[in-house]
Amino acid sequence: MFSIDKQVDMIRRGAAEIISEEELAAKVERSIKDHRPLRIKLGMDPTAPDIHLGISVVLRKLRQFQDLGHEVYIIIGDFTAMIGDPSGVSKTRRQLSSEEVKLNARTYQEQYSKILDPEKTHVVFNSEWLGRMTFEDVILLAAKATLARVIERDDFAKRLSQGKPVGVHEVLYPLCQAYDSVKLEADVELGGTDQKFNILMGRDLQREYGQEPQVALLMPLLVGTDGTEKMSKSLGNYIGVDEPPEEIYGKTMSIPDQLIYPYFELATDVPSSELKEIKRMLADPSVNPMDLKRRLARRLVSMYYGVTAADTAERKFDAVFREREVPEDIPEYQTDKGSIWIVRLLTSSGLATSSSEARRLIQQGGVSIDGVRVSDPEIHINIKGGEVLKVGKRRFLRLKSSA
RNA sequence: GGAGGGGUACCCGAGUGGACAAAGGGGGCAGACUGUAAAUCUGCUGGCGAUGCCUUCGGAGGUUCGAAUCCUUCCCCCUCCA
Repeated sequence: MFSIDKQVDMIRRGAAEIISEEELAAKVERSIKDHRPLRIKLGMDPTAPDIHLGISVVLRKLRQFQDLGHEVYIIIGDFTAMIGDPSGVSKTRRQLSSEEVKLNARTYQEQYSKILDPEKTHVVFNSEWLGRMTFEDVILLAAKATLARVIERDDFAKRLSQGKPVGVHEVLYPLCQAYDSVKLEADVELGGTDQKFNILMGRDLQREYGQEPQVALLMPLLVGTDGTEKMSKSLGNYIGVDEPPEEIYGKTMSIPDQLIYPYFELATDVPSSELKEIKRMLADPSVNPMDLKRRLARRLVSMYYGVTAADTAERKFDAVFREREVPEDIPEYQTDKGSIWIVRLLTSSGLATSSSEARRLIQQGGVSIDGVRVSDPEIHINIKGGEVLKVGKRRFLRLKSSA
């Protein structure tokens, strides 16, 4: 068992806010004394099963709790998904079928185990209790909170003042999530900073039900690869932990420089001494940020695929983007025609989605064959076999002819 | 119950009879540059064997030489007052 201070220290790392540290210390202390692990709660959305670096921030924090001997409860919000968390970009969603939910849950579990210890992870669905509530139960639950309290929530307040709609069911969302905490008797609830209100509501509701309120542990939101929005699947600015090593490496190399530090801090396990060094190097104009980015990319790939995969990914990246070489394994395109119109070739091979796009690419100088730029959208290519067609910087195709 | 606002391209959003394949921004793509797929700058961003043609501004009709724009009707969304 780790000491109280040690535990609180570890938990604090990278956290944006803890409400409150005193309560956390007290809970840790009691858990040590009574030899009872704390119950750590994290709510997850059932609709997007792909785990990316953004979600990994909280998952990795959960892992720390596990390493400290505590128990982790992941709540799949299959019921609350009907509402859709009013914070962020999500909107009301259609209800998933139970098959879909099960399938997603399995995907989750597979991906979780890359970060979490499956032995110490409990996965539960909130439809288990929320779905069984009668309307009377719902009214009684709703009576535990006031409207004034609920519309304090940033998002609601803003929308109301802008004359934008706020659904009654949305107002129920924080209550549902809070009720999950009551059901679970959670000691700590983890979430991004955007979850602050919901998690605090959990504290209120637990008090109402005579429970000791949970500690709110808020982690910063990881910014996506676009450098502005929070990382999310629906915005397409994510790096998935399940993606191939080359993808993870490449996507990491494409993040804006100012994200290097936050990614190190939130998405990797580098020790704080190394973090300090990284910060110093980033401030040093003689250090090329690219080198740190490479280090970050290596680190991330290593975390999920091991060092060997990281080496390979780096080598491939260097070959293509530093040496401008053609990558080793590129898709092939087979045709039985000896001669083919360039536009047709681009569309039928999938390198362009329409002939308009194909023409555009050619006119912009983005198409080349064996390194020679194609400038005329009307030309026909005589395929001997083995030519390399390149579109943009990173899309390649090897031509084969069976004519 | 009453009054009103609105539905435009991947997204946000301007446009209220012709110059509109539709401003602007975001995103995306391409090029230049480079230190990387960073930053910056420039261009492109409905489709079509293509200096032209076809389809698009919630749906369906209509007026007009001509409609995103006007009229009718239907569907959907929202706000305010009570």
